[in-house]
Amino acid sequence: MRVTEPTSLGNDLLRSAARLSRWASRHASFDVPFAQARLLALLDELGPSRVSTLAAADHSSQPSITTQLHRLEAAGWVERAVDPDDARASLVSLTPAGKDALEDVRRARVAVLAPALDGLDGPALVRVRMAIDVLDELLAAAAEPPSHPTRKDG
Amino acid sequence: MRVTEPTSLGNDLLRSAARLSRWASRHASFDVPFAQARLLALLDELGPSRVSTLAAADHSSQPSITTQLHRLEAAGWVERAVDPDDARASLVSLTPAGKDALEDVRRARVAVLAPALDGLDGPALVRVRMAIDVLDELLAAAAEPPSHPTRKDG
DNA sequence: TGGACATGCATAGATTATCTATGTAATTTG
DNA sequence: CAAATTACATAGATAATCTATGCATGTCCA
Repeated sequence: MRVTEPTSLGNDLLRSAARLSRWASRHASFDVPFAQARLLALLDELGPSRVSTLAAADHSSQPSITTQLHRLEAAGWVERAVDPDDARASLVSLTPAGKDALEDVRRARVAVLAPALDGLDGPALVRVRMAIDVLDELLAAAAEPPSHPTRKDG
Repeated sequence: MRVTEPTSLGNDLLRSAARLSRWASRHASFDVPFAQARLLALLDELGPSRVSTLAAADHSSQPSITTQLHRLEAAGWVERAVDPDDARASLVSLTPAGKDALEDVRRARVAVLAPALDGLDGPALVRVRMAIDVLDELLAAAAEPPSHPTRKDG
């Protein structure tokens, strides 16, 4: 039994993660578009941040963040302040309305998975938590600049 | 310790799955656009299928599938045959070129996670496989019409 | 057997999400 | 201080998706 054969493993993991994400984004009902919700969550995690910091944390381009921020700003969900240390940069932070919007999104996302999670017993919930940890660890490992590179290219 | 508290669990799971997916789609280098790759994989799994079957399996709308199929067809990766049982319907299937393209995508996706997976030992790989199973089970449970409803609304 | 309704797919039109390339203003450096 | 760098914005393109709707084929029944 080579169920853990690395070759299929990466493929299977990405496929399953993508499917779950796709299903949730289709069935969770909240008004906030997906990318904006993602950015709200990121801002909540990081606190007031620069545009470029958000882009790096989101693994997206700086112009993508700029565009989304304009929408969030128009909705009154974020506000900008000039970075006191650098007049080129701005510090973006959530407004109270932004936090409310984020809470709405979270409730909707919890609700969409609740039917599946509610039937689970303790051990099953532990398995879910472990799965989350695996995803996070893999992403951290993958996104991290390789610490002990094989230097197959200089 | 309520690390398995269901409320945060759904949220955390969706967030982690979405982040991993996003990261992979940004870093995996293959020419095939994401949605087309997804459809190729689905066709490979299901074999010759109707448009509406693909839409249901992909949890997407029928017009979305139609659009993607047009592109796949233009690329020579799928072909259509009229369903002998129903002249309205078509049966879509992968061409050999389509299977080749799918293999390329798979290789690229494996490669993007390989640096993170290669460093893992046996038990860690088992954990990854378990995480995949959790994702699949949750999606199946969530997408399934509830089999034993609590009938809190009638 | 023929009309009414249902079904399978295509098209139209709009929105969101994203990228690369480039421009502008502020900062740092030699 | 001029040149290079950095932080962000803008331009322009493409992909992915949805809802609404149109057209052809199938089914059902009086």
